Amino acid sequence: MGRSGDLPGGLVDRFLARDGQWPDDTGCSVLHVDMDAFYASVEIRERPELRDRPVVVGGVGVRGVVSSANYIARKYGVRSAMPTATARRLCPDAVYIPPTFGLYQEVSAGVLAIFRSVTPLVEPLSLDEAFLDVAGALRRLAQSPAGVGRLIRQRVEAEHGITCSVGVAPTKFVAKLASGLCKPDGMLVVPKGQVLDFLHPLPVSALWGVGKRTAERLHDVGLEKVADVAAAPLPRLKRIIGNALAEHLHPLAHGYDDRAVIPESVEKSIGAEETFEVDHFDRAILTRELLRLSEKTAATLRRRGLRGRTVSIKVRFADFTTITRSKTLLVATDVTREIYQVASQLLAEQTPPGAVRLIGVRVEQLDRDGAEQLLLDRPDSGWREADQAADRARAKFGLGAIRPASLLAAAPERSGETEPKPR
DNA sequence: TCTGGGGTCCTGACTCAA
DNA sequence: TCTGTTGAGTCAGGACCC
Repeated sequence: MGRSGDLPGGLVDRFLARDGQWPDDTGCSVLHVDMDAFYASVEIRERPELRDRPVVVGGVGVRGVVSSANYIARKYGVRSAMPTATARRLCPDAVYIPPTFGLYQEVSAGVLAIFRSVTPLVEPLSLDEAFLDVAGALRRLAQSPAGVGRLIRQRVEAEHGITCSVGVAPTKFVAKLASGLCKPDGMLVVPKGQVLDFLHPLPVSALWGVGKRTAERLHDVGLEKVADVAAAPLPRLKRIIGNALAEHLHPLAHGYDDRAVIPESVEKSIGAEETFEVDHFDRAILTRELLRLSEKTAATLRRRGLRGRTVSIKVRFADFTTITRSKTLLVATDVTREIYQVASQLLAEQTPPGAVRLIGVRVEQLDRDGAEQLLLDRPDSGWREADQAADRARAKFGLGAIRPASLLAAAPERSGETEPKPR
């Protein structure tokens, strides 16, 4: 949550929960719970001797970036998404740890179980944060919303040894902002009648969907605060930032956000990508990498019972220009060979030569596995069964048990193996 | 700073069919 | 038969989020 840095002073104090006291939380049924420096906190929990040291979790290769830094490291200016090389310059004494996603997934599952013991209406956003709608749980727990928030914070710390911050508000957007502003280890309650007092002094970058570019565009026309966006006529806003974004931001700036907490989410695409340690011109190396990424993507699809119709590749060149090329198939697939064939064809026929630093494969237009289309000449016959057999072997004997022969050659140097982040 | 990886959503250009 | 319109689908790129 990098948005709390540009806060007007005093705003947080007014809404902060302290010593079991908090502002009026009537009607504030949405909680946003966000783990504090999640990956770093989990690593410190495993190695308590690091508790008083700066700890940075992230890619440790030459092109790695910071995924998470504890608050001691942040005092030196280390931030997530910063190149690890920069972090090392700012804080050479920190302990640098490559991420262990399996461990974070385990802790995340435990924390989600706590949330679900409170309410079934839990919407995870990532491994380390979730929305909860607690309206239906208040009577059973004999608590107000902020009381539920306090309960959750106590249980997460007692059962998992890490802290979290909680935003309590009438809407998702305000709850999310609130949790970001009381970090670390805090709780902030925005009363129903004071949402605009809370929102309007904030910078436009606080609005969900306003990143660097959009903030620049708004600043260019003199819109600095959320209050300025609220006061701007919608047609003017549309001219500045486009229809969809204006229609999204204008209500938010007025404190309106009627999105419900939705427990289940439907995935729209699955993919994998890899940044090389050194740039590669050699098409043979790039093609071999596409096979590895196709295999990884297809395995994820099969594991989640999904198939996709559109295969796309992403190529980032040495100068950071990035192109994507895609092709839509007649029939959805989760077969490694089919995905690889399309991906390698897109690379060979539609990608200009040059030094490549990143390559990726993605499958879109996903369907549930059961929605099988009846095509007599379904092209994957045989290969799908082979993939499934390989999946079973990998599950039993490990990831390296079965590999396409062309992957047995030396792999190019990559900036560090990472697992996809489950959502 | 010199820029990872897994995603979502939007926009505009283009094609094709009715 | 030709032309213009419209809407759906595809494709590519960009911005944003965690």
